[in-house]
Amino acid sequence: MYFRISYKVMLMEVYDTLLKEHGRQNWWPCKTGNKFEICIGAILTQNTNWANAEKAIDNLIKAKCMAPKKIAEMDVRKLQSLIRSSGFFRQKARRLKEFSHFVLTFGSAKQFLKNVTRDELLNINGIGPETADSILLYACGKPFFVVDAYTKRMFTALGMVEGTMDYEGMRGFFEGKIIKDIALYREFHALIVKHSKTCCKGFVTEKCILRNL
DNA sequence: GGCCAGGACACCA
DNA sequence: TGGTGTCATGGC
Repeated sequence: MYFRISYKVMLMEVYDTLLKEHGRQNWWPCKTGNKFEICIGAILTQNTNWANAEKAIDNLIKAKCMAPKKIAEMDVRKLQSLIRSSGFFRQKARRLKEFSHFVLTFGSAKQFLKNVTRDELLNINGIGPETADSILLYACGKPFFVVDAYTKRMFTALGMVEGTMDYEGMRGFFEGKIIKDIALYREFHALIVKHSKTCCKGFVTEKCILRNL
C-alpha cells in the first residue's frame, strides 16, 4: 500500500523522534541569565565548536565584561586574549566590539532585544543570517528558525530539501511548515544540533533518523 | 599531523 | 551569482 505524508507531518515526526531520543535541551545555554550573553555566544561559536566558545564566554564572565558597554570600551588586545580559545580571535574581537556599539545605540540591551530587526542585525559586519536568527530566536524571543550546517545536512539527507537550497530558502521551508511557536523553534534547532553531534558525529543520515520512526 | 567544529566576508571571474 | 581563500583555536 502506498501513500504520501506531507512535509508538515514529516517534520513533526522528526521532531518527536529527536525529542524522544534526547529529551528537552532547553537552549540557549546561558550562565548569567543575561540575554546579551546569548548574543555574544552566537558570535563566538561561529565556525567553532561550542566547548571552545564556552571557554571564551567564561573568560568574559570572570573578567566581569559580559556587558555591551564593557566590551565596546575594552582594549581590543585584552578582548582578543579573553576570547582566544574560540578561534578567529582578531576577527571575532572586532565583531564583538561592533555589535556592542550597535547595542548601545538602543540605549540599553533590553531596548535592543525588544526593538532590533533582522535587517538591522544583518547590516552589522560579522552578523550573517544564522547568527542573526540565533540572536532573534534565543535572545529576543522572536520566531525565526535557525538553519545551520547540521540542519541543512540532516534534511538534505532526509530528502526533504535540495542540497543547493540557500539559507533563506531553507528558513522559508521550515517557517512555512512548522507552526510559529518560539519554544518549538528553539527546541527543534537544539535537538538537531544535539543529535548531529552525539549520534552521528555530524553526518546525519536518513537511516539514522528514520530507524526510530 | 590531519580533520572538524553551532560562519561570515572579501574578492574574483 | 557562484566559487574560493581567509580568518585560528582546541579536541580527537
